[in-house]
Amino acid sequence: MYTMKQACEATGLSYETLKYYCKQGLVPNVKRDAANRRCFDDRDIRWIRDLVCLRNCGMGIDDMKRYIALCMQGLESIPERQEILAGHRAKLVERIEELQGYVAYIDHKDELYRDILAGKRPYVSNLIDCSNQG
Amino acid sequence: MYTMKQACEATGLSYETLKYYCKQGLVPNVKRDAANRRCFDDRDIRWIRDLVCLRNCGMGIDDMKRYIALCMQGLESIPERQEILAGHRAKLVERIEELQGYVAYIDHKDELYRDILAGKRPYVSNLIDCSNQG
DNA sequence: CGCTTGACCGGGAGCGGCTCCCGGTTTTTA
DNA sequence: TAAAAACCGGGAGCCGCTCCCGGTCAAGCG
Repeated sequence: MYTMKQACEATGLSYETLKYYCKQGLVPNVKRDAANRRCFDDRDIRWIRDLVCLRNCGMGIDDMKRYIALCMQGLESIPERQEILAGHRAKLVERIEELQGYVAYIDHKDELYRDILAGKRPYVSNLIDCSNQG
Repeated sequence: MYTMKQACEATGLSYETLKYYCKQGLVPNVKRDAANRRCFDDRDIRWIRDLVCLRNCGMGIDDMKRYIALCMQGLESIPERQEILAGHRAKLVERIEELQGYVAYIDHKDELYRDILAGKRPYVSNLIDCSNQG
């Protein structure tokens, strides 16, 4: 049995976040002790760790609820689950490419700044001196 | 001269977002016509495009304000600007790596599901059947 | 035995960066 | 000339937390 604190340590969630997930009904049937404090068992901990995986995949709370419902239907819902995950995968890949573009932008900007400091380029005051906005 | 709508088209921002940036004081000294509607000139458009670059680099509104202030100080603030951008670059790279990990996780999960459907693995009901949870 | 400390409770407010909605004004179009 | 579109300022709502509140209970200490 785990207290809130132990469950946080075991799952990597903050106290507030775990409480929030409980409030949202993402962790069903949590037992309580005589003092109304939550008692998590190993199954709950595994469940919460799964929630963290879903969140990491980019799922929002409502999507997580839907996914959980699918999982509880059993094996037949696997294809649908695969579809959902594939959708999130695509979004992740898209986002990665976007971020890589921004890294490239910063690198370009840094080069520009270096050239200006080295006197190889005139300094044109224009906020961040974007010459590659296009 | 650009109306709000034209400025949105020219910068890729939504009407609401551009209005929000104006409200936040990120677009200084915007002119108004007789009917109190904003009139953007080319310089404003370039400025707004710069704001979009900063946002894409991962900056929050307050950081953008600070960065803008630095830019207005002129050439001498370039090293400080480079530092700030380097910090955001590092964050971007970190985030990219994180997201790549989640993609790998989904791929692993998909393989698991495929094995289950192919009968190569037993189906163990455990939310998303994580067997790779650290 | 009391007392402090600390974990915990439910409920609610705050956050950032938008996004949506409101009622009202002006401008453009048919 | 009337309807549609763009715009205005101000304010509420969104999401996924995070922080704060006043109160309860339990363990550890002297």
